[in-house]
Amino acid sequence: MAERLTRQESRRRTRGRLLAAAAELFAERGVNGASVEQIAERAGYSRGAFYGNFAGKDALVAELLNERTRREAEEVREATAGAATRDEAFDALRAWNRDRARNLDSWLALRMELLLHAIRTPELRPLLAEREQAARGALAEGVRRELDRGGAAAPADPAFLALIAHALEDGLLIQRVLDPGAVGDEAVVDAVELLLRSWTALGGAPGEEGRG
Amino acid sequence: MAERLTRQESRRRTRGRLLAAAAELFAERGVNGASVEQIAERAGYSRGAFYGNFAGKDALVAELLNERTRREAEEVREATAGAATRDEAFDALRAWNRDRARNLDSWLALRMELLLHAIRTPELRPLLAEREQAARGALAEGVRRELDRGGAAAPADPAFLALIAHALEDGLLIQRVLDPGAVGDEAVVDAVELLLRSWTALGGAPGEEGRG
DNA sequence: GTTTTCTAATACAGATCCGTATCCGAATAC
DNA sequence: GTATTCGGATACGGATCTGTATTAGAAAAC
Repeated sequence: MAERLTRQESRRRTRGRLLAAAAELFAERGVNGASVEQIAERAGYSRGAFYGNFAGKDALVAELLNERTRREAEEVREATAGAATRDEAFDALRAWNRDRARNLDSWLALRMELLLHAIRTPELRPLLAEREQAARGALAEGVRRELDRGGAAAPADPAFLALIAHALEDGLLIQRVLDPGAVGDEAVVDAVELLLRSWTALGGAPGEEGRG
Repeated sequence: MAERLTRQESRRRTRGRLLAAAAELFAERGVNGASVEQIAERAGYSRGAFYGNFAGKDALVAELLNERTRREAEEVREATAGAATRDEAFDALRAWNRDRARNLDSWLALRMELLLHAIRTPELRPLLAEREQAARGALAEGVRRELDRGGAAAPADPAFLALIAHALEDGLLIQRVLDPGAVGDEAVVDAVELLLRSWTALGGAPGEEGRG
């Protein structure tokens, strides 16, 4: 052991550890509730190391936000890339969600913390907004494709349908953490699947409903 | 002016002002980011007054959580109580949402703050869980009734459909704050209305969709 | 009008946190 | 090998927060 590390590697590792420790502590006590000292200590370093690697807590939060959103987008892309059929894609998403459900509390807490931080930090908002927009865009395309495949007209602007599906992700996560018994592991995927089916029905079966 | 206040009234008023000031500050800087001193100062009192009225910040948060959830439930009940038809009910909800949209950022920030606090404070969780459960229950009944009226079978457990509608509330709120341009004022009500229509279609028009 | 009770202000001690400035040791350059 | 550079630890001043203990002034009791 005691492998020799080049300076770059060492610095990289330190930054990574600080980021990971910060993520944990943010989930546990919130961004404001976690001090620089606690972060450094959990990562196994001193406050000096922290300030050597980040301009301050805000800078670290920004980088964490970047890293997480990027990674999440990648994971979803990878998960669905290999799927040939719609069912396969859903299965892949299901698996991904099940995986994430393992430590859901901290996941949600961290996401909400970063979100709140972004809401309050104007210069961070575009970053999040952009990522959310991209997610909605991808979803919209998927919805459009699925409706097409079912031979149904879109019952509303696909962008709006995608927004609904996307919003469900956060909303169901929240409900699940508040009341784990009422929301199953796969609620998100199940819900989106149901929505797709019902939109297909609505778009493909005009005249059945009075339409009010 | 300078109306004479009885002691009870005075104390009541003080508590109310402290609660209101705390709500504002929590939305702005988070529960952890708002100090007792700041709360007292914004309310126009000193820290002594605060500790005279609350055991500490946690106690205030608990009471705020209680007050808010109770009030919100009441508002929705009142708004929909006078509605005779489904359209009227939706209109009432739309109006309520539009009203709330005026200062959406602080509303969402406060809700998320309280939510996060509840997630991290085990003794507060049942309180929130109970209220959310009640909301879902009421929604489930509404969904069931609407599907019945449309002569459609429920395409899934009404509790699950209600969960979806309920989750959308938070999820869309989040998206709206992140990207105000992409989510209209009445997105929540519009979305729920669309879902009801499509579920009715799905439940009432079997055979139209292959069901995969 | 006097006494008692209670609300809210002020004062104080302890703890924590932040950011910087300085110093040590290991990795690089020579 | 020696000199230099850089990552990280330690030390410090200043600010802020918390909770309690004490105190002034208004409402209630008599």
